[in-house]
Amino acid sequence: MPAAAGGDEKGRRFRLLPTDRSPDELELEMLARWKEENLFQKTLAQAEGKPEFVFFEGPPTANGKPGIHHVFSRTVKDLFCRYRAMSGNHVARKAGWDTHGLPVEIEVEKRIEKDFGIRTAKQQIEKIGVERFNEMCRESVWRYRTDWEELSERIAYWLDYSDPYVTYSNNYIESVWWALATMFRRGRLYRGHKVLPYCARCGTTLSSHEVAQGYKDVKDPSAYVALDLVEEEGAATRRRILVWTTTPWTLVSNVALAVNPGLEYVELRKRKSETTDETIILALSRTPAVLGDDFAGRWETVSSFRGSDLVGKRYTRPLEWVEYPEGKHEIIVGESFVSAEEGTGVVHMAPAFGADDYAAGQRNGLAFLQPVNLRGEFPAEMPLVGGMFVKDADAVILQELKRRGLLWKSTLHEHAYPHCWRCETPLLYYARTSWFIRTTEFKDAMLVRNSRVDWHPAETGSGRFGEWLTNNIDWAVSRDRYWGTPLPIWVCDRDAAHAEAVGGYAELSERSGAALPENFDPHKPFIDSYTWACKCGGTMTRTPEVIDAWFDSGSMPFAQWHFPFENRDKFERYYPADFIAEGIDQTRGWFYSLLAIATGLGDALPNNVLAPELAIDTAPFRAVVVNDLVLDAEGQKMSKRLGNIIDPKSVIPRYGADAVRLFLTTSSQLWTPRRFDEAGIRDTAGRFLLTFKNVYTGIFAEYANFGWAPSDKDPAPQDRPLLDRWILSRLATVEREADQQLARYEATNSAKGVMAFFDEDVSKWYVRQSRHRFYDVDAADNRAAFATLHEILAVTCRLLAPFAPFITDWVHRELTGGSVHLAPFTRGVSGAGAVDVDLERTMAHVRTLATLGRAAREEAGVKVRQPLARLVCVVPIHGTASKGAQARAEGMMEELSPLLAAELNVKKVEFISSADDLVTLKAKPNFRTLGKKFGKDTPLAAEAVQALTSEALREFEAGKPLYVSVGNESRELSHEDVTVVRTASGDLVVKEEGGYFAALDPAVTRELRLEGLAREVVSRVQRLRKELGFAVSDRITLFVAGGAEIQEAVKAFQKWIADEVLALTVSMGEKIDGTHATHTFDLDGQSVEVALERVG
RNA sequence: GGGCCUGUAGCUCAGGUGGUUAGAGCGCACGCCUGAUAAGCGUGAGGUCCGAGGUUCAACUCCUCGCAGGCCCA
Repeated sequence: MPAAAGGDEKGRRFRLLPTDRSPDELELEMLARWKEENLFQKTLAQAEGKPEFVFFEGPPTANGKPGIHHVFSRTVKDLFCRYRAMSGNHVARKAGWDTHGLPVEIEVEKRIEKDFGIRTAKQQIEKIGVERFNEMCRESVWRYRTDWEELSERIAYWLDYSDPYVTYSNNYIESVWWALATMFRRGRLYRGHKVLPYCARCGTTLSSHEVAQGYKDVKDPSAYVALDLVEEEGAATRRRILVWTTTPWTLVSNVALAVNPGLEYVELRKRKSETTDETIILALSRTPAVLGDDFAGRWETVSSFRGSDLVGKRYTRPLEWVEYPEGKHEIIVGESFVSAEEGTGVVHMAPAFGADDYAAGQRNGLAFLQPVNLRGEFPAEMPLVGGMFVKDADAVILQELKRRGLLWKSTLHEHAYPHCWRCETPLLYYARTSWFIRTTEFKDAMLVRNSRVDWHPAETGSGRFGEWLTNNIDWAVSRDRYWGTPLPIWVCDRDAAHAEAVGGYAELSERSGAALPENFDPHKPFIDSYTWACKCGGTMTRTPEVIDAWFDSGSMPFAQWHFPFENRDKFERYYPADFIAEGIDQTRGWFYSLLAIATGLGDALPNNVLAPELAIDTAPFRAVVVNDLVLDAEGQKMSKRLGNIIDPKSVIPRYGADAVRLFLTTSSQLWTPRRFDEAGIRDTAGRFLLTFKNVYTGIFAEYANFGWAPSDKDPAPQDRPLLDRWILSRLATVEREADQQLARYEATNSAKGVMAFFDEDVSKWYVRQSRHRFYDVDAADNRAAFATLHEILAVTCRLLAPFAPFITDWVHRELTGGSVHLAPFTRGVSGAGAVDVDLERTMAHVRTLATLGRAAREEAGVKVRQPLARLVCVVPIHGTASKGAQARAEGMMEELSPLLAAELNVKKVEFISSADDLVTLKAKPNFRTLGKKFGKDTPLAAEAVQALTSEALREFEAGKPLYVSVGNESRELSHEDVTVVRTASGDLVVKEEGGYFAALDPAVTRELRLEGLAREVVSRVQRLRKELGFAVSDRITLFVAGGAEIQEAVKAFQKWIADEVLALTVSMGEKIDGTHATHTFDLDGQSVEVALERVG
């Protein structure tokens, strides 16, 4: 036993990591150290000149607080970047901030509402002015910046915050302008209309999530209108088509009717028709609902036909109060969105007042009528309804239709209709002038580029994202808002066809004819003061809109570098990205805007030519990892309303960022929703980290500090015991797998594999079998154990560093003196020990046998401390193994059998072969191979195999051919068709599983009994030593008193006992004199007394 | 209404190419260890693999149709 490590021991000391040390404290210590060392910068400097691994940071908005789901996505980003950095790449990580857009404005609006009591946006702006409003936005954007930066640092998300890109900065905006101008000049940015939910009272359009807040159940008219078809000259029949609407006011703007071309329609005539010869037309399936279930008694069918037969026919509109501009009108069109679920199967089209209507208008070249002003009123000069709010005009219009004989029937209909969340006014679907990117023109190119992207999971790329691309519609990029990148298009006030784009500040200065001021701000309202003369004599004024903030973030590949105005080299170096990662909600957000902008710009960007024939990467990102949501412990989405939002600031100090990161990345695959359950953190990540610390501190450091440090005196790996060679082989295997999995972006399986290895193989087997080897430091066997465990710990640190960057760095520094984050992820071909597949497989056999052996002991009711004579084992070896391999496997089993003997405390482990008499052979069919041979008869063949006799199988093993007959056909079996299973007979306790079996001889002889008693005594003494607070190295004198059997046992094993308990002397007798502290206990009904005393 | 994902033990999750004893951890029961000790280990009991059809000698696995939950979009 070595002397206890004193104050000035030789060799290094490994600091201990007590289990009660809080993870928070340890992590803060590491953070301080990283900062002091500039470790992140160091990792970058170390990799300078190495291959670039390009990562794009999707910019968050600091307008809201970071939540636990941000911890998740940032962990994902960080771990792959760390992995690549450790794998020898240069991984620059430029931070960015998304600073424009509606969420910012809404925050400010709320503040204004609170301060001024003004609710509507329009009035707010009027009151305080655009300049002040935008100033407030500019400040609000940074509201939670500190929270974001602190959280990112705390969870070890390494990102370079020294020079972030900021979407509202002048440089950034200029790059975005360049992109917009480039698209405009290429005809890919145009002005059109878009139908949006619009609040006429607030004078503003609403975003979808605002609309979602305002649905209310209301009663609206449900009107059926019968319109005349225009017939050829001289037709005798009046044919009318039935149309259904819930918004009669839009009939004023009717330009077409839509039918579903695939639907069946019928033309009906009233049976008792006296006066006119008149028919009506509607969808067949709607007839009972519209005309009544008994309609057949009152109506006869004149003809039936497909909707496509109606397409192209003309009709007369119900109200002719507005002149048609150019374009088709009063025509029937075919549209697949027309449903047979409601109405008449005929839908009235008013392109200015419905999204479907508008799209149909575009497809069919229909006229565009919009006789409603921005206040939602008809023009004053319109008959009957002039100046009325459209919703209030419904009744008047129905009245007029009735007067004209066009109203078939009218009722009230209750449905959910969106209202303004601010003022509760019913919203109108209303076409506004909008600017669009003509994405449909390059949709195919986007699909090709997308097909090159390595999506994780793959389904998101082909499914969710691919489907969305396939159904692409032009991207409406303009917003009628204030805080955003101004659209750099100037339009002539005389002729709107005269429009030009400004692609940079120099151009602006040139056009406007004046230098830009020092403090030039491209935002509203300043930018709107720049005007100039058009060549036609009119004035060029900027179109008032700003752009969608998604266009900002999608421009980051070039705008972050202020490309093309500078940094062309940087852009080329950092485009495209090798890797990005965001939440699934970005599918139609950032993932799309990156792809759409890159595709739209095409060869205007370097490294961006689409060349399908070259099969080169042309998407802005080569690989993308999509993570799903973080739910609460009950599987509910976190929301303010439910109050189940988890604040990372409170959770992380409790468990540590390592545990939280590990939990988030290993609890399930990244792309499935995960429940965030604090108990789950403790049970999984927390438990693993505890084991890791225990092995490091409790096994390694504690004992290594008695004087071991890595040195030349350690035996070379090939000279270490088989157990060491086994665990080193496992280590090399796990290292390779972890590396391959991370390279494929399989984070979950990578970390789980390493953790399972450490828990199962290292802690529960290697350390368990090697414990005694750590109790001394000098012998070769001790040195081998320390060197092996040292290697295991160091490599495990590296493999887990991307996931748990704190504790791994702490331990790695103790072990090697260097930071894990500067270490290579794997040891490389030369560094890693040899993988010995046979050894790994054999050890797996041993471990299976150990499990069976324990079960057998349990069944026999003999505790492990009681030695037993022998264990008889069988390992299933498929007949396919060659003789040589089989011999090697058997040799290895022999070599490993002492482990098994020690584990199960038996004197002898025997492996039996078929030659033995106590073995019965049985055959187990291999369905996979039999299926190929016997097909339909497989079950019968399997039955025949199971019925094979022991004798036949012995001969088969000896090399004789084996036949099985099914029906009247006989076939020869190969060795792979059957697995031969041996079972034991006799007085043994047998446990069998999957062809393995372990048979224990439960007989306790007198000798075994004495040895068992000696072990009991040792066990009690050790417990007593502990209770008395002796150090593990304290020497003692021992006195044992008890009956004859006890005395005999102690005598027989005196030396062994003395060694085990560090006793200088072991005395015994029938009683103990009163001078010592004694302890009495019961051993199988016999009373035993022991006394011990510390020596020296 | 459309698209995608998920559904396996009480709970959280694994389960290439279809192959006959469906696994793990937690929890639970019983036990062990006491030189990792406010730790560690073992053994065991738990399953109509969401449901219904289909393909196949054989389906947790493939196909179809449902049901339930989630996300996104209309």
